[in-house]
Amino acid sequence: MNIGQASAASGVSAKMLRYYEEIGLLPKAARTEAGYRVYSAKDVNTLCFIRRARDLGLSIERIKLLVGLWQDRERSSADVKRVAQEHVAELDAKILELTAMRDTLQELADACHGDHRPDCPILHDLEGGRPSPSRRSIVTNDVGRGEVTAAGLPAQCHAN
Amino acid sequence: MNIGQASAASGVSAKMLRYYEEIGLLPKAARTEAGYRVYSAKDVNTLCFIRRARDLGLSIERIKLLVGLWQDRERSSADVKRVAQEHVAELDAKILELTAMRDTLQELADACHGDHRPDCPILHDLEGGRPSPSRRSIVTNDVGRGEVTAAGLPAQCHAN
DNA sequence: CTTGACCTTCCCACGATGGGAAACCCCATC
DNA sequence: GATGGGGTTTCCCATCGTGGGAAGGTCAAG
Repeated sequence: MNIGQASAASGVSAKMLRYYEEIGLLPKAARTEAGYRVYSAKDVNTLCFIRRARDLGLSIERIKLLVGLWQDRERSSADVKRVAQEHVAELDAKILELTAMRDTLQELADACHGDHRPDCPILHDLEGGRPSPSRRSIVTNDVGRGEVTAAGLPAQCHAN
Repeated sequence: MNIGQASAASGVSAKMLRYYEEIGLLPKAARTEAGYRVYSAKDVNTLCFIRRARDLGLSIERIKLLVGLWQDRERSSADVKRVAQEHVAELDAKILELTAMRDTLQELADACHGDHRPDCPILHDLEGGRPSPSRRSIVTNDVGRGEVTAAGLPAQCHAN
């Protein structure tokens, strides 16, 4: 089985196969005399494992851990669960972040009449206009808020 | 006002200031005789606009559009709104994707007893184990599902 | 033997950001 | 006037995971 077939069978691109090998996620593949990489059904199995893990958004680093645990008969499921839960926590954080952005932006878009006139609450907000009710502090990190940086400068622009 | 002060006043790192100039998001800054970049209060204003847009997750490309509209008195708010809504749509898609991952992984983690024993539904699933109820098709793209790629190969591994 | 499909390695690109080196500039203090 | 510390300049490299493409070798079918 050469790289193209392994790729087709696993759903991982040949490019990624070489990359995974390079970074040590996969062991160095055997080679034919001509230098072609050769894969076994077991290799394809591992590749499928990796692909599914990537589908779940796991980083290469964590996948390395999981593959290690997977191949370790002495593993404790607690270790696996911990890795999974760390990733869930990261996903949760990201989802929260994106949702805050989405909500803010949607709110602004809703307030925009969206016609030929130039007035626009979206631009007004980005410009640093007064936090229209509820905005500010949803998305921005609330550090150092309160004092103005330099005299004469646009007051809404404070270092954060 | 040199780059450090503009950076502090706007909350955009000096590194990013140079980068934004390089890629054309900002006009080339004026220079002192010694070659130091010089920024005006108006420049800082633009920088704040950009920073807030970045806080909302907008791409540089879209921020370019928005800055252009912002500075165009003839703009129509519809154009601004469209840009915002495109971004909301992208955020929604990303949130959906991450949420699907999160839910799947959380489900698997919940099913894992997480003790010293090696048995683990997480690994079992990644291994390509039967789609435990409801899994599969939440996260993976459902293309080409149905037929097995090659004879003798791990059946759960089909090219997608 | 030719042709086309495959494989190899190597380099570059993305997007947005940070790190760091080498060189230069500015200002204050001695 | 010299020295030192902190700012600035440009340039290169790294991230993370992926794709694109070039230049060259290989393999199998016609």
